[in-house]
Amino acid sequence: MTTLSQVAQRAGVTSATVSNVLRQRGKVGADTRARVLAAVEALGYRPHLTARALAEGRAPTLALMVSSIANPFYPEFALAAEQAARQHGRFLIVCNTNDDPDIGRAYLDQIAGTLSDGVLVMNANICIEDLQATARRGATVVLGMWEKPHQPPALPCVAVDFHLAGALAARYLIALGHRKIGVMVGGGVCGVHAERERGFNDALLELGHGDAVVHRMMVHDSVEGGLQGGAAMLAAAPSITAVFATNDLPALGLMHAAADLGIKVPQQLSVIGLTDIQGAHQARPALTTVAVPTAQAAAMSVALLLELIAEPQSVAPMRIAPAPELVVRASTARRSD
Amino acid sequence: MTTLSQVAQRAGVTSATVSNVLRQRGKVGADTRARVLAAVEALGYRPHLTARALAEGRAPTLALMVSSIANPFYPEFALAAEQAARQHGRFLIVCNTNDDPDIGRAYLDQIAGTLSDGVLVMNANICIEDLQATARRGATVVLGMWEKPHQPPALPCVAVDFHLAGALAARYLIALGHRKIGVMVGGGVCGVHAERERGFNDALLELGHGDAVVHRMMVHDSVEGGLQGGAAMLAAAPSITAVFATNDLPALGLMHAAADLGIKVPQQLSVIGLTDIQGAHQARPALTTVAVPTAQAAAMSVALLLELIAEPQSVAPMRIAPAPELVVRASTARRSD
DNA sequence: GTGAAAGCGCTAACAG
DNA sequence: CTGTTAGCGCTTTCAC
Repeated sequence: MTTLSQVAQRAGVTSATVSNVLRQRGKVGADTRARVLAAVEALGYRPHLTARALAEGRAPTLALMVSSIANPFYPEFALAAEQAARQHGRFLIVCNTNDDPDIGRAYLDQIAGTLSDGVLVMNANICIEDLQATARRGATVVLGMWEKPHQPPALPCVAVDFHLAGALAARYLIALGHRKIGVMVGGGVCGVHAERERGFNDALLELGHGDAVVHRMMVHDSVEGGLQGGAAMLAAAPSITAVFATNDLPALGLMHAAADLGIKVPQQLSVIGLTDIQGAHQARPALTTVAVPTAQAAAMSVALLLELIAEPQSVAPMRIAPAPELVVRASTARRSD
Repeated sequence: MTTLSQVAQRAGVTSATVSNVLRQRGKVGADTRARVLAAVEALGYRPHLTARALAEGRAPTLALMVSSIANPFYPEFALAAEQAARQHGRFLIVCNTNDDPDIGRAYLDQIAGTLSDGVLVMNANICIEDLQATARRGATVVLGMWEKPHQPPALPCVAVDFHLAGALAARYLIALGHRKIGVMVGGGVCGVHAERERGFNDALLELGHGDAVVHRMMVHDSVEGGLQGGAAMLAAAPSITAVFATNDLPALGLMHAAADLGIKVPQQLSVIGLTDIQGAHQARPALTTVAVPTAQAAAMSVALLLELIAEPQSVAPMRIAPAPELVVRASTARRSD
């Protein structure tokens, strides 16, 4: 490892000067600068980020807390977050809480404010109290994807209008003529998708079809959950012609359940999901869904986090991500029965 | 932020003593310890990881370099790696290179040896020279999943026998009676899967069916690649009864291509992949594949990395992960034509 | 322009 | 058992 002072020594200057040329700060003579740069080059010097962070009184990383990076929704968010962070000279630490509040708390205790000065929180089943305690200790916390723009949370956040997302799904299904609809609410350890369902139901009411939902069930928020729940739903309510799943994963599972039962999607059954994960357009039939602006929300969250770190006061604590959008693919069709 | 010396002051001792009680080091009197702990509690003290790392002369994180965390293969690896790292008190930084050697180099230059003392490298299209330069600068580098156990690389690694993986696929297809086989080699920016194909071909030769491959093509290593390539292959070589894809993603794409053409899998066409990503068993039909020990390799890589950091010399530079295993699901069947 | 010095928060000898 | 003393590598005033 080469240190600043080694470079300084070789260049015949002091480490302060080397620091100055490296960070284009202060005035340095042209020849001195040249000598310094030559020494840097010759020694292969690289600044020690840990030391720099300590001296600057800031942490070099941002932390991303998710329940599990293996959940297909998060990698897209993480990718965008990491790229945004890197553009600002920060690195991204991923923290998998496994939906265990203790792990979440342990993470916050350890890295918030010391290794990471900013924490980006996704659904990770972390107690809001823990987050607030973390914020009180001086770390900056941002909720990466808050589901209720009309109901600001206690912490800074980037909000996505999931109520609208649900409504878009409802309007589309109604427009296609569906009047007997099943709803699969992804829940499980991640908590329920209440706002999405509310948006769906509200839109139905507005359209005068408040009675269109003939079957509703909670399922685990996964392909498996949708598969099992879907099989049960299709058996229990054979009259339904369309299903809205509050998440793509269960929607995909439902399509499998339909396939297993010989029910043709979309001819006999329309399926619409919500989120638009990668797997959605790769499925067969490709899943119609309401796309949520994952990457944008990630980038906005990082930006918000960094602004809050820089100027804790003068920043509005909530930003609204672009509106969700209906993405029509092949899993939905006009009611034909 | 509370610092050690604040705690010390409140407890009426010196910071060294506080440090000692916190890290169970040295001998501390019971009453002193109690007072210190009380102060820690009262002040809500949390050790500053950055400062600690600097003082200890080590970096607090491990870096995971991947081409893109959004590629479905990596999150599983990343999850296991992060958990292993955390058990050893380290945090995991994810570095997406986007297969750009410049980004890879920039990452290595910045964090290796300063923020991360260990670097875990997956296929990320990083020049081996850059990695070696990094190692020479003092950082520890481990290749997370080396494909050729019989050909140790220039850097420490965890090897997975992909030659065997390919062979398992070949044996199974032959056992099912297939004699006209297509091979889809995932390539694209990630580089080709040469070893997998070699294993497949070698096994075919061994079994006396060296001529079974009637069509071979390179495709982009993605669902899209498999979809496009698959359509082309099925059009060009309608006689094939089975396809081996060197990765699950193209295999999944191929199944879609077959579905689009009305070709029934597995009745008319058997498809076998390699890796066993999450999506494989969620597909319809569920994909038969050769499972690679992703999570184990991740855990082993982290262990190797940490041992190398602790004792650079005395550690064997290559470890072999558990052997790949055939996972029979629903996309393959006995040849029936 | 450049250097000297203090300090970020913590650890690690070594003294006492 | 506990305190003193040096740093870790870097940044940042403030003199010169």
